[in-house]
Amino acid sequence: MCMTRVAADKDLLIVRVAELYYEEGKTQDEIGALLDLSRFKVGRLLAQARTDGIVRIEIVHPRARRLGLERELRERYGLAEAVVVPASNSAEEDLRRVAQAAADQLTMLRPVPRTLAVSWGRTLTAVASNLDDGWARGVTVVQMNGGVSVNRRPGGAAPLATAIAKRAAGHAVLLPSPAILDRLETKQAIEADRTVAGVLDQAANADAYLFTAGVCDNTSAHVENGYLTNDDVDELTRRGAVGDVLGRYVDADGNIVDPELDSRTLGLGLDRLRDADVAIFVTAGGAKHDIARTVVRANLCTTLVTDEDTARALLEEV
Amino acid sequence: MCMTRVAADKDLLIVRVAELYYEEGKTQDEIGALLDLSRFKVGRLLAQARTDGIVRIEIVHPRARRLGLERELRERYGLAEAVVVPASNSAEEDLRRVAQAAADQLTMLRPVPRTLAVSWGRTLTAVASNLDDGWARGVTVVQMNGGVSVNRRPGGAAPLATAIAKRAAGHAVLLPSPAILDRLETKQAIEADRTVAGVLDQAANADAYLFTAGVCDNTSAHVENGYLTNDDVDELTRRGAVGDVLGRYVDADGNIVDPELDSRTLGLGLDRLRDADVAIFVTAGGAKHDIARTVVRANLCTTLVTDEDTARALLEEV
DNA sequence: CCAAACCATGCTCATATGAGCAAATCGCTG
DNA sequence: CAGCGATTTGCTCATATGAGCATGGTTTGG
Repeated sequence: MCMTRVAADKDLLIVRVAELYYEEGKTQDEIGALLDLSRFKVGRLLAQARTDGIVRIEIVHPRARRLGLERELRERYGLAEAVVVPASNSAEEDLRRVAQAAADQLTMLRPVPRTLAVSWGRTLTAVASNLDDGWARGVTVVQMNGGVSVNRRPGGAAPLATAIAKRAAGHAVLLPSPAILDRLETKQAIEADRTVAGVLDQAANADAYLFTAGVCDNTSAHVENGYLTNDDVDELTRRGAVGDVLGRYVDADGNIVDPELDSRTLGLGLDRLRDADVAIFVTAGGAKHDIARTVVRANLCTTLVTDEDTARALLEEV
Repeated sequence: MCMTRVAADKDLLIVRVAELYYEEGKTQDEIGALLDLSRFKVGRLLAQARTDGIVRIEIVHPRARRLGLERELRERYGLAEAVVVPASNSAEEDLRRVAQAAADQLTMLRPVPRTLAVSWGRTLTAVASNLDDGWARGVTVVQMNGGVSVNRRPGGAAPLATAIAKRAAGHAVLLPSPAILDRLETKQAIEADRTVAGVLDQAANADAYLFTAGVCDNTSAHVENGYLTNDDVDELTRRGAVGDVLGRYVDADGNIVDPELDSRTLGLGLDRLRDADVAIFVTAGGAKHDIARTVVRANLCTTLVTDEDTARALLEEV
């Protein structure tokens, strides 16, 4: 009880000092004179106020970041760069912030890439819409895996690459192919096509890569577009798939789950990402925590752009 | 659009600078070097971050106060002292904080009063329970208006005064009388009693006064104890009563609403509060905003102890 | 097209602050 | 109650910071 009393008194003193300092703008000297303390004691109380969390300093802005989490992620996973945006109160806003941060990251990229290879998805579409006109000058944007729809319907792969290129006053190189083919022979035939081979070659030599990952469930765009059935997805899940990267379904360790399916998947392989100098992985939302963990653990990216909750999930446990 | 872009860029810069300064603990010099800005510009951006509210510094502690509101209240109403505690998420906690603050105020009071006159009520009971043992030495605590119950049931006037006195190693002087009498003659007879007259005299010469106010509605302790009927309360309300101070019902301007009723009310008059060197008024909760406004406007207190919401209500409009 | 007001920038200098260290005080234990 | 370790306190000094001012660029109004 006496302990409590003393602790409460100290707390009270800390609170008074903090108020005078932060709210009233008084100097530590003045506070010392006022409360009959030495200037040093005031300074120490203020330091304690911050370590105890009595004084909380927060930066409230949609473009704020969590530098502490970023550092931890870089160290934990050997990333060249990590960008973590603070959690907001809605999943949409989280996606928007992550997309904005990814767009910023792309804009700041030095050296400016001459060729940028991109995958597709809702997340990247959001990134594209947050890119400013003139974010770069004359960047060639190459699609690096098969698209969900060959036509240019908004939200698809082609308009995405086109939008990014247009805003950089560059041009898009599209991959005119589905993501997954029914038969291996078809896939090989398409790959053998001069245009397609050229696109893939350009993608394989890109200066930078920008990609997301998908979850392995039946809301996936692969199911929507008929490349996979619900049964396929269930089977993949049964075999340990946590999601897809460039259309390739992987387990928690980043291994291809179904080599046969994978052989019918058109686009760059995961090794290309692993070997890239700059591979920016963008992800947002709780559903993608597992696949995100796989991507960073398997070293598929050099840069991670995500939200606070995902970052914390990636830093959990051993 | 260009404006927006520029503004957004500036915001972004401010956010980055603020993060490096407040989260990373870098010096303004270092940040300048890092972002290629002069040290001065960094300083200015930091200043703007605070004025814009991008950097928010808050003191989170049950005993924190709102010094800004306190100053405004002092200036607006010519108070010697105002104490405002931050709003919490519950009315009970608000009351607890206000009571704690009032107890602190009483403990800090200099010179220490030899005689302290008190009224009664839920709020003051809370104050008493937040007073530390030994908050003062040998204070005489005098009851200054009639109590709701003559016996010593907890929550009543007598145990309240007794508790405050005991914790100050002093003694209580109780007023053995109801708050409001049925007939004027009875009231005059009681007042004429040697003991009662002595108590009132002591109260009138107290060094400090501690009181609350009540709302004029049928949940009042006066109704509960049968001094007033629901009809009496309705009639008082109809005539403009906003609440009671020391059992005396007043309108928004602090005038006695019903002189006849008032003449049957036993205890010090409001003028005694107005003339006091130290009159501490304690109030918490939205229901009491109106009567609180009346008390401060009518200069019935020198010190106000209340919650943030009440403070804001008192500072609203012209 | 020029002037004038305004704002942003960088400077000097006085002041506020934190790091590191020595002295003092406190609280144990024998 | 002496001795010792641990914590607290106050100091010096180097550094970080903010106020006030002069300068240069930019917008606005004649």
